[in-house]
Amino acid sequence: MIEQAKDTETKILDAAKEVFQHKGLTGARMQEIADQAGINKALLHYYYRTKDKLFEKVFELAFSVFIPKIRDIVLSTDKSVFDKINFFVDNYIDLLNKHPYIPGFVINELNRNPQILVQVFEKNVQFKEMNLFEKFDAQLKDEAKKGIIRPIDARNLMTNVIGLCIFPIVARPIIQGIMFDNNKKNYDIFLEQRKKMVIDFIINAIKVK
Amino acid sequence: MIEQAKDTETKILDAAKEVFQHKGLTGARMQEIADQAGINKALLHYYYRTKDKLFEKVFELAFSVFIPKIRDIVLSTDKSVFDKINFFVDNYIDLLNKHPYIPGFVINELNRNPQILVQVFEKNVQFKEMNLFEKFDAQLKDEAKKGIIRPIDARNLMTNVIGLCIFPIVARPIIQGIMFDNNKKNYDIFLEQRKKMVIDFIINAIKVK
DNA sequence: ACTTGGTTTAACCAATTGGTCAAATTTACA
DNA sequence: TGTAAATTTGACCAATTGGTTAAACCAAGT
Repeated sequence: MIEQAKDTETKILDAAKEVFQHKGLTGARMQEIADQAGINKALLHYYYRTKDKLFEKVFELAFSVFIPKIRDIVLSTDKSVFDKINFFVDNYIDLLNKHPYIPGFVINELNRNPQILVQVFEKNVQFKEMNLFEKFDAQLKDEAKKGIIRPIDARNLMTNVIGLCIFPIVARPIIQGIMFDNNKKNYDIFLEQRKKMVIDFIINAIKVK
Repeated sequence: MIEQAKDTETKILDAAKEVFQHKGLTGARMQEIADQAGINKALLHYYYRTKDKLFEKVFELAFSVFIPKIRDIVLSTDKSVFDKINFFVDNYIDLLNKHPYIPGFVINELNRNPQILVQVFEKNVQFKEMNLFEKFDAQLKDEAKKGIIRPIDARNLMTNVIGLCIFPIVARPIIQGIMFDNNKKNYDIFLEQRKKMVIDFIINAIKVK
C-alpha cells in the first residue's frame, strides 16, 4: 500500500518537525511525535529506527531551507551590492516569517553538538560549495574602489545582514518581553516594519555619501 | 558548617551553570551536575529540591548578567548617541567573550518556555523598569532634529546593536563552519576585529554625512 | 481462496532519570 | 565532652523513555 505509506511518512516528518523544532532533540519525546502524527509509537520506529535517525532527517530538512537561499542570492552576480542587499533582506525575512522556529532550532542544536554540521556537510555536498565569498569579496572590493561603498569584507557584511534579519526572530521572546511588554501584535508590526528599516540601515552603513 | 556549606553551594551552582548552559534544561542530567560538582546526587537535591528549582536559579543568574548591563549603558544620559554606541558595543562584546554560552542558553530556554521570563520579572522587579526607551527615544529624536543622526527609534536601534553583537556568538558553530571552514582561530580573529567593525557599521548607518 | 509482502498495533522490556530516605558523618555549641 | 543540628552518603524507588517483538491486518497477485 504505497499510498498509505507515503502518507504516513509525511505525517511522521511533519509531526517530528513540529515537536523537534519546539522542544529540541533532548526535549522531544517519541510518544509525543507519534501522537502528533496520529500513529502508534512502534510505527514511528518502523519508519525511522531510532530517535537520532529521525532527528537527523528533520535537522537536515530544516537546514536546507535556509542555507541554499543564501548562496542563491549572493551568487546572482549581475546585481549591484545594493540590489543584492535589497533582494536578500526582502526574501530572507519572508522566509523567516514562514519558518520562524527553524533558525533557533538549528542554532541551538548546533550549539549542543557542533558535530552535526560535519555530518550534514558530508551527506550533502552542495552546502560545502560556499566558496562564493571570494567572488562576493571581489565585488565588494570593486565597488569600494569605484567609491560606491565603504570597504567591507563579505564575511562581515553577510554576518551583519543575516544577523539583523534573524536576531529579532530567534530572540523574539526576550525582545518582545522587554521592549514590547509582551504585546504580540505590536511585535508583529515591529517585525513587519523592520524589513524596510534593515535595508536602509545596511545600505546607509556601507554607502559612500 | 557554614564554610563547607557555602563552598558546596558554590560548587553546585558552578556545575549546574556549566551543564545547563551547554545542554539545556531537558538535556542536563542531575547526575552529571552532581559529578561535575564532585558531590553526591542526593546532596544536590538537599540544596535544591528539584531540577526545576536549580534550573530557575541558574537561569536567573545568567539572565542578570546580560540584561542590567543594557540598562546601565543606555541610562548614562550625559553621553551622545555615538558615544553610547561606542561604549555599549565595546563593553557588551567584552561581556560576551567572558560568557559566550549565556545568550544562546537564555534564547533557547525562552523559546522552549517563554513563561520563564514572566517568572523572572515577578521575582526581580529591576528588570521591569526598562521604560528607558522613552528617554532614549527622546535623545534619538533630539539628535535627529539637530541633523546629527538619521531618524531611528530606540527599539530598532537597540535590536540592531545587540543583534550585531550577539549573533556571531550564538550562531558561531554555523558561521564558523560555513564561512571559516571550521577554523576556530580564524573565527576568534574575526570576532576580535568585529568590535571596531560593528561600531563603524552602526555609526555610519545612522550618521548624517 | 490463498499466499505473500509490507504495514500497523498492543504489550512488553531494559535502561535511565528525578527524586526519596534512613543512616552515617561532621560541625556548632553548651 | 556531649548533644543537637546540619551536612553527606549509599541504597533504593516509581515513573518515564527509547526501543523491541510477535501477532494482527490489509492490499495485491496467482
